[in-house]
Amino acid sequence: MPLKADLDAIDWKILRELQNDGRMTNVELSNRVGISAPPCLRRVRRLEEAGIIRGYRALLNAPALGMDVVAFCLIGLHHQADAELKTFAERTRGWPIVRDAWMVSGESDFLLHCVASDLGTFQTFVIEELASAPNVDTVRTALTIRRVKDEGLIAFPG
Amino acid sequence: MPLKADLDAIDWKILRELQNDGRMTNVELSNRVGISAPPCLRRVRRLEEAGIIRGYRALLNAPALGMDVVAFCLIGLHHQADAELKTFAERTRGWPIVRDAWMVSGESDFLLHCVASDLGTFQTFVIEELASAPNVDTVRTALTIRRVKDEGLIAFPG
DNA sequence: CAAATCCACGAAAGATTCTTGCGCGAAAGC
DNA sequence: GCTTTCGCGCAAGAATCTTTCGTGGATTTG
Repeated sequence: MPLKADLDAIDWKILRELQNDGRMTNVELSNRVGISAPPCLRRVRRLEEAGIIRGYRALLNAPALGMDVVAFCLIGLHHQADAELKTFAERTRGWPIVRDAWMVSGESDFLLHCVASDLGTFQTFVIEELASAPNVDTVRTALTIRRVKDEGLIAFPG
Repeated sequence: MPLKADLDAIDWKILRELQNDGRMTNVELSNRVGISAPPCLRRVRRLEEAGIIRGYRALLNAPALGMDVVAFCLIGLHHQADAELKTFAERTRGWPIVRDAWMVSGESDFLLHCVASDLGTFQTFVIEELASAPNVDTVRTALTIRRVKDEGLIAFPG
């Protein structure tokens, strides 16, 4: 897999453009990065196959789709042995309300990004599923009021 | 702007498919949702113009790009009046390390999703920028160990 | 130092896809 | 029961994708 050192300035431009608009046509992309379409497409394919581009995603408007509650949950477990961490990680994958999840170090063991249609649904999930799951010690929740910044994962200079 | 009620089963299928692969061609999408290409494209355009599809994004592999540190920061402010919340929100937009940010209710006032090339860079940011910013009271950080789940924002049945 | 090799670019062409215009049929309203 | 409205799907032209191939420059090799 190519590492950072294998990417030149054009590759970085491609990544920046596709992070801003993942559905841009290859012709438009090639114009923006300053090369013609065929080599541009080859570079994109290479970035995809190398796993540097993990995929493409439409960003959806949760409130407009009836998902009014977005929250983060910080989870502390009783026991943090490898097997128990994996067990809880697997459990998060079975909860549709949990959209993405991270194993973290610090005061908590997991951070869950949750989306639900309403507060009642979310609270029921926290009480009946999350807090009562095996090995769960503490659950701290932070309900989001609004999104303040929303860039891609990687920052690009310029 | 169309609300949830204006979407039929085909629209939901479109949203699910594009959330999983935002770069799918329109003909492939139309095959998957069971209609022909022209009406499928019209539906996608309508969803985009209605703001239900907020955009498209390539998902990048942070470690492969030399970004080895992903962390979340929970920020508590001294004063939570509207003007102070807006001031801090604006400040987060100027920090490239902060990739996305939420205003939250609970024990903290903001949650920041941060990405940095190495631990030193991140720690310098936390100490010299974040913790020393005006009105910042508490900073709790959670370094991520690994991503455990990574779906889109919205869960779809089936 | 010269020659060979290796990449990657860019032009060209065929296949695929996008996009628009139009006719049709079903559902809703009068 | 008739009219209106709405969205689907066919068809065609425009744009894009994707492959093939020739060229030029950089690196490596003799």
